[in-house]
Amino acid sequence: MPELPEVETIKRTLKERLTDLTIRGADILLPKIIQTPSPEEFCRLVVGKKILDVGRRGKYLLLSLSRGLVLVVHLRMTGQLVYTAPGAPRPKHTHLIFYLSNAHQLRYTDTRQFGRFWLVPAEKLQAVRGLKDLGVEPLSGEFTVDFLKKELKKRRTRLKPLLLNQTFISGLGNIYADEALHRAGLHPARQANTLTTAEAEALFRAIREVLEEGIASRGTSVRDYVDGTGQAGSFQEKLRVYGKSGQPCPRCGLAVARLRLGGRSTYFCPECQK
DNA sequence: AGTCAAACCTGGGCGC
DNA sequence: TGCGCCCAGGTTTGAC
Repeated sequence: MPELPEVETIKRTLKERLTDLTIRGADILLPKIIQTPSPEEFCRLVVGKKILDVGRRGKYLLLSLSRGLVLVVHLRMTGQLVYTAPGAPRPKHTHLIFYLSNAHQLRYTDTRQFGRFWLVPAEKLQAVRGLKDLGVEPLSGEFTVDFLKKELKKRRTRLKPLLLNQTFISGLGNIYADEALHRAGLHPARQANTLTTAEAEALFRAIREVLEEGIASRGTSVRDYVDGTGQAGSFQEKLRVYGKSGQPCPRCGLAVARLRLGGRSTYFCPECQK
């Protein structure tokens, strides 16, 4: 479900509401979503802790708790983390409920049950699989045209799978990768080390642009995504190619095509993307 | 290094 | 209505 703009929107909505609240209790309805420690230990450790901050790294949410603990959440495809008033009906597929000091709840709902939770001391964050090896944050100052040019030159893989590789750039997923490649005018199967300087610059701008616009629209709700208050985003209205095979490319009018690359559906315009 | 398929799950959409 | 198939904002693992 969520890529960088969605997780960022969730982070912002939750940070505003959860900061300074204390977790009074936790109900684990589906134990397998707790990656570490054991479900019993997880409950024991989390109860009584205050939420000091809510952050994001790539597609991971990081809730900083008192006593130096960090609650790490990855929503994978259909996970939703929603701040809810008490008494609100409990949706199907609710797997975890935190009871908060203001009587509200933080509920985790996940149809496909792929999402995972970790509760670790801040100094052991590297123990969270995937987190330690994350690549550069594309909206940070570390992500520069020079960095992108240099990295592209080193790699022989195709652009689409490369953009999905979280150890390269963290936060892009299937939607924003396709949208960035369309804006850059680059074919998703282009070999990374064949890009010209101008093409690398176009890709850099396109990645930045599409993520920033995604955040400004509060994410893409093509399916299940909602923010930390249960609200949908609106970037689905601005998509140019994702999920649009057969429909006219907004730039040239020719039909958008679909391709399978790296095991993922890939949408692109055969006319505009070379 | 890169590519691919399968695995983890439930549910929606479509053709018949 | 129902069955069977394909599809889905992600990641990991194991094989070639």
